[in-house]
Amino acid sequence: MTAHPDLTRNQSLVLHTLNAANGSLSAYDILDKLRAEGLRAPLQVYRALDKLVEFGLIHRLESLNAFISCADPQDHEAHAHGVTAFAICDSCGQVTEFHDHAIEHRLQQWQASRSFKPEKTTIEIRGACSNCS
Amino acid sequence: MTAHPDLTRNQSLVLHTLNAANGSLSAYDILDKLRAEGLRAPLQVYRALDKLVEFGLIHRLESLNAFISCADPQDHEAHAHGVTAFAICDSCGQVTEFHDHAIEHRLQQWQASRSFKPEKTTIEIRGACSNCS
DNA sequence: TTTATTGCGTTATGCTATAACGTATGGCAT
DNA sequence: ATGCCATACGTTATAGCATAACGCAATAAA
Repeated sequence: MTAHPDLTRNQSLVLHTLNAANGSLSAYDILDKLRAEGLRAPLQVYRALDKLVEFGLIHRLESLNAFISCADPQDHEAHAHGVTAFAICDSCGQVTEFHDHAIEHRLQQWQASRSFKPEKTTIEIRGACSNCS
Repeated sequence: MTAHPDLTRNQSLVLHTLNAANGSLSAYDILDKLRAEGLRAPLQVYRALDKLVEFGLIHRLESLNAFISCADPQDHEAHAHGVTAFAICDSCGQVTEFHDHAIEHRLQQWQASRSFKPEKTTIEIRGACSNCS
């Protein structure tokens, strides 16, 4: 919630739009919401999104081609190099972010056994949340 | 779970193209390779891909928007409801499919604790394989 | 002052995926 | 056989996601 001191105007607009959203938003969803603020082109949004992902303030959901604000950006340092998992309800759109050290450890074991150097790990569960089943 | 029916011509063409490929292919990659066989439209490929995924003969890689043939389609029954994980080398494109029961169990625990009903789980590690690092 | 970096805005383009229409075929109950 | 249904097919058009390439502006560093 505390504004990142280094954010540009476009980055702030995009971050606040994602913070205000209930679930995830596509880049074009964001663009549509920000036309009133003067944004006109997809690149203005994509460039901001790239930076916000880099800062650890938002996540990209690969299976949705969409973006969501980080559940706990203050904790960024703590799990900056950790694995973030998501449970995504296909009915209501609710996205729950979680971290599981056991899973992370198991993945590290596999990577070590294959000398695979991980850059980014995606874990996404699509399904129905408790409210929707 | 019953055995999948015989493949149609389009389905066979798409499956054989993926089997012959070294790594993953996008739908449009496949279309380009099959123009010589008479395929002309994306939908012809996408419809075949949908069925092949349904039959468990291929996988969709969410972080690449691409498809790859299943490493062990004979084993379909054994892990039809299991979780498949992928390690994807961003340098050479090699994709390694693996299964880890401990990770699967841990995800099941999380899902049970939240009453979340999973439909499809994506685990993809992007990085550099041993040959490329 | 000069140079390098970063962000911005714009136009154009490319890649990924599906909607909607009509046609054809094969199974099967009547 | 007739009618019905389910599935696959081919085509055109469109929707949705993402980046290339250009030039300009502001700022920081040498």
